[in-house]
Amino acid sequence: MAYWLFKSEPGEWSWDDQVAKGDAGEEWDGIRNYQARNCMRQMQVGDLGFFYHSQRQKRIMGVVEVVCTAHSDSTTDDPRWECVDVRAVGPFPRPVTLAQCKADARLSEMVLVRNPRLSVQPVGEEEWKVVCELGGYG
DNA sequence: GCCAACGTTGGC
DNA sequence: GCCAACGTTGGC
Repeated sequence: MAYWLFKSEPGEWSWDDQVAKGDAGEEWDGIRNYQARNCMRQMQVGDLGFFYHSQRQKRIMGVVEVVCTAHSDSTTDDPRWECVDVRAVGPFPRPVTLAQCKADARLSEMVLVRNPRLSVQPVGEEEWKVVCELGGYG
């Protein structure tokens, strides 16, 4: 199983919006970046991801699970773009801020720290554990 | 609101 | 295929 991080502008699609979709989940659509798309193509059902709020909040809100592998993005006719479906699994008791990630030496190689612009990105297993610990999750 | 970083586009 | 120009993103 692999770990990922999904970034969203809370004004467009927030953690609360994701939770409201329940176990059925929702398409992670609108991605127009090859690196991000390639990540989604690698995802398997059951993979877990962090849900990150960009812009003002800049914090990891909780955990989502991949419930459907990559398929065509319903928001475009362009066949290049694909997306997975994800459902909310649970919130972090204490959301983890970008500043916390940057301050933690164990997360210095995290993609979120090194390339915060990539909208869907891989997370290492150790990084996953560290962030869950910081968030009081699990 | 600014600016740096990055990705994409298009001319050559 | 290279590279300059441009647009977008996102942290600050």
